[in-house]
Amino acid sequence: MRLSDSIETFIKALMTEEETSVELKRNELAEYFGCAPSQINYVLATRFTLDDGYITESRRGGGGYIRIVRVVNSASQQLTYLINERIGQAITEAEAVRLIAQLVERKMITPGEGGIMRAAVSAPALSLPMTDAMKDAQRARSLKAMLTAVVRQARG
Amino acid sequence: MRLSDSIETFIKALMTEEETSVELKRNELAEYFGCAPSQINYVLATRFTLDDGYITESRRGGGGYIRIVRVVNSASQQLTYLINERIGQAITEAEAVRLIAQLVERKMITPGEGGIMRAAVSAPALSLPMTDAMKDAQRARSLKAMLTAVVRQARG
DNA sequence: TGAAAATGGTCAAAGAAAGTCAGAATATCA
DNA sequence: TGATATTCTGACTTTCTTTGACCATTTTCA
Repeated sequence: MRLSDSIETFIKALMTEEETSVELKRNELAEYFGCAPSQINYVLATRFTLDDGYITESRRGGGGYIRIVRVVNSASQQLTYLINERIGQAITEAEAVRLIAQLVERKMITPGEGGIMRAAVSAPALSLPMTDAMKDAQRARSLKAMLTAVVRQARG
Repeated sequence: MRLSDSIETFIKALMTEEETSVELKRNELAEYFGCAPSQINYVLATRFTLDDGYITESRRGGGGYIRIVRVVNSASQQLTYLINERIGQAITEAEAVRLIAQLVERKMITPGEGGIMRAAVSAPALSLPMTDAMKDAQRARSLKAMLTAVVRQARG
């Protein structure tokens, strides 16, 4: 069995029905498996992505850590679809506004959250000297980042 | 838990609803936590800044002290200050995160809204090929637009 | 009044994690 | 078997924390 698979299994074993998140020390885990610390990052990057239903957070420095949170529910799966398929590399303001309105209507986000998201992708928020294409690209990144935050909230 | 976090928690525990300020002796506190006195300054500098909603004053010499005062502004005053004065033309991610955290703490926005705002000013949301200065400028516009939305919602 | 004592402040350097990325090693597959 | 994809490693980077030596200010008291 591959090292990566062992590490993946090990981490998943730490998460039960109840326990939807684990916190670990990168160096300790690497030590335990006798591998390079960066191997842990590889495992996270290939097996604990949002697509896989996980979100990771971390902190450097003294007392640093890596936290892995499992997020599996229908709402987060729909959002993951939007993030990966629907939005793509660029999106116009009109499209974004429509998408946000739908999310509010389906109660996946509150009206307040919708208002903030609309503001973030609005023209005033993107008034730097950029081409329209760049603005659409920036809007897509912003929107995807915000939706990821919603997934995080949905069970974080 | 990190020493800095313990000290932060300790100080915050001394401030209640009505008690908006604490006065302490740097050396005593350092003694209590068994650390270097300058560690206290580090905690103040990283967790009790104006962006965090605190003002600190101190005096040296015999009978010296450090006083930490929690700033109390009305919600609308705070938002106006942030939009018109604090944020300006550019802001770093770390600074933005603090301002947002404070809004959540003061219940001016929900944790969900805070998470979305944080995402909108985060590095992944601004990963287009821009210089750091441009990112800080973009972040400022985005944040101000979102805060303006919050102001609008408070009224409407 | 002026030196000593009592505080707090600053800053640079060391320490403690985690992140990145290119390239080597290994596995898979046509 | 050779090409391609995946896995692993190590050197280097970035971020956050902690300490200690030296500095500045205020009070005390001979």
